[in-house]
Amino acid sequence: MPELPEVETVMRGLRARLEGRVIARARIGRPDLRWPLPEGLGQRLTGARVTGFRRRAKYILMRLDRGESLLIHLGMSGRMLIAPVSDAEPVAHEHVSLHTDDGWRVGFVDPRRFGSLDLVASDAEDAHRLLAGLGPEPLGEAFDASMLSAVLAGKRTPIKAALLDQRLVAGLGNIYVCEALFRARISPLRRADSVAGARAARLVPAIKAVLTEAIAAGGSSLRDYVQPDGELGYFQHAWRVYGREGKACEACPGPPACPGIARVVQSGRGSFYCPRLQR
DNA sequence: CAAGAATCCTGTCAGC
DNA sequence: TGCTGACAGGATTCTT
Repeated sequence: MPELPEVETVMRGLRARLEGRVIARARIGRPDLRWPLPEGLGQRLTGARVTGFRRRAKYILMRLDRGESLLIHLGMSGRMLIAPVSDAEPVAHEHVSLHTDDGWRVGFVDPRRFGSLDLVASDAEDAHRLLAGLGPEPLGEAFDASMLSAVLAGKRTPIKAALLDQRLVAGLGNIYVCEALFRARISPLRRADSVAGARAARLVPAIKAVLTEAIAAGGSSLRDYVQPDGELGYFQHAWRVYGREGKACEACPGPPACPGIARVVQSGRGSFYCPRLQR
């Protein structure tokens, strides 16, 4: 599922294909995804020129020349499909399709329909209800050890749950939290407010590194992930802990010193970690 | 208020 | 091969 790096990659792909283009036609396949689609979505998109893109956490904002921006969230199973208009037969679960004035079709495909689309005034994007409560961007300059310590202060919940809380840090999902905690040698079970000082100083660069590397790899994860250019993506990406329950920890000497990667369930999600290295 | 559980929906995969 | 059940990257809403 798309986390921040995948969303960043999709946004870049959309920008390459759509920026400067006019939406010649919009097909709306169903009236709702996670929430009802905005009133008159098709009409409000048709004829508009795409002027720019930006990402906020796991959201994509596509700015139009009419003062509105299309807010895109891919949810768990969402992807963007790009194909020539000439093979315009919608694929399964392609709920919204845009045709550009230069002959391309951009489809929003989302089997589970946890994704969402909305329109928001371009001069007040961050006031949208889905964006208003988001925490800092983990790749932003302002996100450093002191900021992290500050948002974790007083949090008795496990650090794993805290990092998944979009109000504290915006854009991390299950995979990258697991990977970042491994790099920082911090147990996902550790109380959030005990991650301060040297631990916070390790965790911040670990978070930035896993995200930056994944973006550099062109997005990753997700078996059925499809890049905006239509190509299948990086499902072969080598996670160090995620999905590796029972396998050897790459940084340990092996048994009996290290039993290998463990899995526990926290807040209903799997946490993968090395019990020897992560404390 | 904080924390955890339930929830939306479909596809995939492991196991029998 | 075919069926069944568990599980999946998110984020809101409901309970405790």
